[in-house]
Amino acid sequence: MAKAPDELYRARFLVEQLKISDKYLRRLMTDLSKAGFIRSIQGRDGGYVFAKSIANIHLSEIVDAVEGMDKYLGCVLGFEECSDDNPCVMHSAWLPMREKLLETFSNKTLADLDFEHVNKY
Amino acid sequence: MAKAPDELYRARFLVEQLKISDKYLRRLMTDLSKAGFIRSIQGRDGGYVFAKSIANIHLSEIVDAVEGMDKYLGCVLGFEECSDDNPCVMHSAWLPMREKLLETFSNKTLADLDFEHVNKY
DNA sequence: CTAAAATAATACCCTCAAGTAGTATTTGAA
DNA sequence: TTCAAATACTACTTGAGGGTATTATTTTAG
Repeated sequence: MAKAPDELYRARFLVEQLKISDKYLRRLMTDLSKAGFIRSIQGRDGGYVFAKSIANIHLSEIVDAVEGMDKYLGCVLGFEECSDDNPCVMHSAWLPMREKLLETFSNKTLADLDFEHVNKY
Repeated sequence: MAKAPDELYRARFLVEQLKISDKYLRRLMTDLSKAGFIRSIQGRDGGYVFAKSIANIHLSEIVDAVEGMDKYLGCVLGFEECSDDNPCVMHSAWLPMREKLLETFSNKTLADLDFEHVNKY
């Protein structure tokens, strides 16, 4: 969609392109529309359109909408209890990585992605 | 073990400390000894000792020995086919992250970890 | 010789996340 | 008023990773 961000896209079409199930796609799209990135138009001749400029959609927001950024920001070793107060052995060594990651996801927007050299998403 | 790296440790003891299964521990330890980080001493009064200074054991080597670094260096979007030649949309945006990650794992050694402020591993 | 240790190989189990499926409902242009 | 679209909710399947279990073998101090 980001390749031609002004078009309206039907679920039907996206399902065919992405080769995922109808229900799954709709669930994701509903998440995204609730988050305000796309607008869903119901009824006949409905579909999905971007609700804002793709240059204003940050990757971190997308991740938050569909799976949650926490997943990527948690303890490297997987300890639930790990925190600044109760660190794991890797905690301090991993800090810069976590920051870099957060920065990447927060600064990049959909418009920064490379849709030209690509056929799979 | 890295807390007192000159001792000899029996599987029995490590299993109790780490609360993981005997077999699982031994599998990991065997991996590590094959990789040359620890030496395993068989027979009665056997156990595991470090085979080299923990300052010379890089995190990347450990990961390689037990699960493979590839896991961490693969495509962010999970595409098997993703590569420099056949990039996914995130490929270029993700490059710096991958490099930072590789750098972190390659530069840090066991000795760099923070064993003092910690009780869980 | 024997007991206590590590090794080896293979099969199994458990959980969780990713994805699928079913079914009923609501929306809105023609 | 009809039809094609999106929504909502719930249940199911599936695959992989992390971990366990079994059983048999090898090693070496005492």
